Amino acid sequence: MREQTVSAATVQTHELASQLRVLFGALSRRIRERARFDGLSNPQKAVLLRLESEGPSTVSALARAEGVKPQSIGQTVAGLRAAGLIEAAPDPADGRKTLLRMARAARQRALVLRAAHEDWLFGILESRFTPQEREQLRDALDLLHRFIQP
Amino acid sequence: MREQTVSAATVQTHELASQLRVLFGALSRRIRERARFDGLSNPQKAVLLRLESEGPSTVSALARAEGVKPQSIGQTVAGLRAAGLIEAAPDPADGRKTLLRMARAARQRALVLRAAHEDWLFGILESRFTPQEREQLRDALDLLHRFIQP
DNA sequence: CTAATATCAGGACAACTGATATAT
DNA sequence: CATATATCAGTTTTCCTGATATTA
Repeated sequence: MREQTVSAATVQTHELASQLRVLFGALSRRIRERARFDGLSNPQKAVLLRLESEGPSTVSALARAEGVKPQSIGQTVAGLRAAGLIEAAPDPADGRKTLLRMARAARQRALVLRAAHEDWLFGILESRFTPQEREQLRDALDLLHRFIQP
Repeated sequence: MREQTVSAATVQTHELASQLRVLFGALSRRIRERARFDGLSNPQKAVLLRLESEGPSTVSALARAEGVKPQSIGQTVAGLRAAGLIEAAPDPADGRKTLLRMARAARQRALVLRAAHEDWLFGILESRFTPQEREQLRDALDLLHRFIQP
């Protein structure tokens, strides 16, 4: 009686899938647990750093950039506004939009975050990777993006 | 008045950090939204597939393998037991342990999950990657693991 | 007595859906 | 009228912490 044939390659792919499953899960949790430090949630840090590097934006634009619904960024932004880290003003050119920009206090906060390498991902990239490995990582981005493509 | 010096390499690393931030976030969400299909949550699928490939286990061992707390797997397992997909029996050799194994119904369920390529990660690995690219991905695992190391 | 295992109870985080108001 | 933007309210998912009982 013959065993059902399962190629070695298929078995290896299942193993890879399993490793990726654990890796991706661990990544989410690791990222989430970073949130407790420096008093800002991860979405808040992401928004703050994005406003710093790309300038003023809107709820909808931020949502598109982060790949989430506007309502989700809305909550994030509400927290940042309450903390006085970002300021909102109506867009003179389009009355539907509310332009969001970093407040002065936040600029310093972002500088500190970066200078002290408190930005978790940046810190790891600097401390645990050689320039060449960062290059490898950049190359792997294309592959990883296939997991989130529609 | 001189500009403050920020090397091009540092700017590139910040960009890489930002891309990774978005990628990792999108990955978590993509994985989460897969849960709605085939009636099992992701943790449930992970546990089921692990019990299938590695045989009977315990709550604590599963928690270690998945990198979460035993209480988290406990909830997952409770759901699977309620659905009749796994069975529990006291370990004769160690009274503290409860051995978990797939129920008969679940074996078929897992077979179906796999045969039909309903396992999301496996499906993507098979359909969107060449064998050579899967090899590249395996190589990148080492790099990615650095993000979750203590 | 200390360590490991399992489980109960409650809470936090970050996304979601649906509905609504306003401006283009 | 159809589309885009912002926001209110409530829900879901998945993990967490803390406490407790049992066995090694």
